[in-house]
Amino acid sequence: MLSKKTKYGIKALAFLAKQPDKTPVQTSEIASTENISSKFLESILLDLRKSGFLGAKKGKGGGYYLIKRPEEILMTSVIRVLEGPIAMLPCVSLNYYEKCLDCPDEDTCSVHKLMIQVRDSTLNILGDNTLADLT
Amino acid sequence: MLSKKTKYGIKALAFLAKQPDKTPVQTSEIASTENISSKFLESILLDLRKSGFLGAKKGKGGGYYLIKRPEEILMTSVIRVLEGPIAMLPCVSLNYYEKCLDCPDEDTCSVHKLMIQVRDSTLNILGDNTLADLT
DNA sequence: TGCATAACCTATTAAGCCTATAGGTTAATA
DNA sequence: TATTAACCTATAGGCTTAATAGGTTATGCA
Repeated sequence: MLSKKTKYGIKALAFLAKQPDKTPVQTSEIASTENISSKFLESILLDLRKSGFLGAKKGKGGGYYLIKRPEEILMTSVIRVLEGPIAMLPCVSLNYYEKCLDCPDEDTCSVHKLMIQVRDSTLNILGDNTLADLT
Repeated sequence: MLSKKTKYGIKALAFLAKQPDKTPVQTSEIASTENISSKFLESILLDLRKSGFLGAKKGKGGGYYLIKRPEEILMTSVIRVLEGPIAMLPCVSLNYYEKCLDCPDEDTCSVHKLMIQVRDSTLNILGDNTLADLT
């Protein structure tokens, strides 16, 4: 299950993608329209800015804005930044790989192959969708 | 990410599926071969017995055994019992549905449709695999 | 009958994470 | 210079996970 952080983050990005122009939108505006705790969203948007998804402008008329075009932002990269691994097990994660302590050999592990299949099918979908596809 | 409980549970079921006959296998034997804490596994196997996957026999020569044939046990049902929802969000879960508090309307939610796609592709894979496929 | 065995059951723990809040600092605008 | 809104740090409460402890019940066997 995705954390609320991830869900909120995606919704905020989708909100920004829907904006007609690139003028900054304030945290509070996104928070109120999307029913998210303003302070919580603040930390999420900060994360997204540090990860290179968003730009920010301080002071009056400030806020956050998308740096790239929505069609260029893959959902895989969004989720990886907000949530972490997409795979169901660390031992099949491409970006957050970790060896299983209980598994002497991954090739003979009964769960391994199945989880690779699940990972790949999920990756196919998330890699085919961008922010522009979230209408 | 799947919990260790789920992972251990699957490995234990796969272990039992590999047994040539239906004679009971003790918790301790599964635990040591699969490198799982014996006590922890005990509670997992108890769960699986109560869910109807396993039968148990007490006393000497006792242990757990599969009730159904491995080919009859879908991975979807295993994961739903051990982990809970398969979907990435409660609002797209078939078996553990929950309405999102922040969403006034699911049809207009930006994340909803994407997560349904992910759910369905995952379900396709897990529904096509049974315990017998975990070699 | 009595002992050994292994499942069964309840409770509890320690650690870690998630969600959210509080309060102050910095930079930009008017 | 005042206002605004992002930026930063810390922290708290609640929940979940993973695991442990210790005792109870039922079964097989001598």
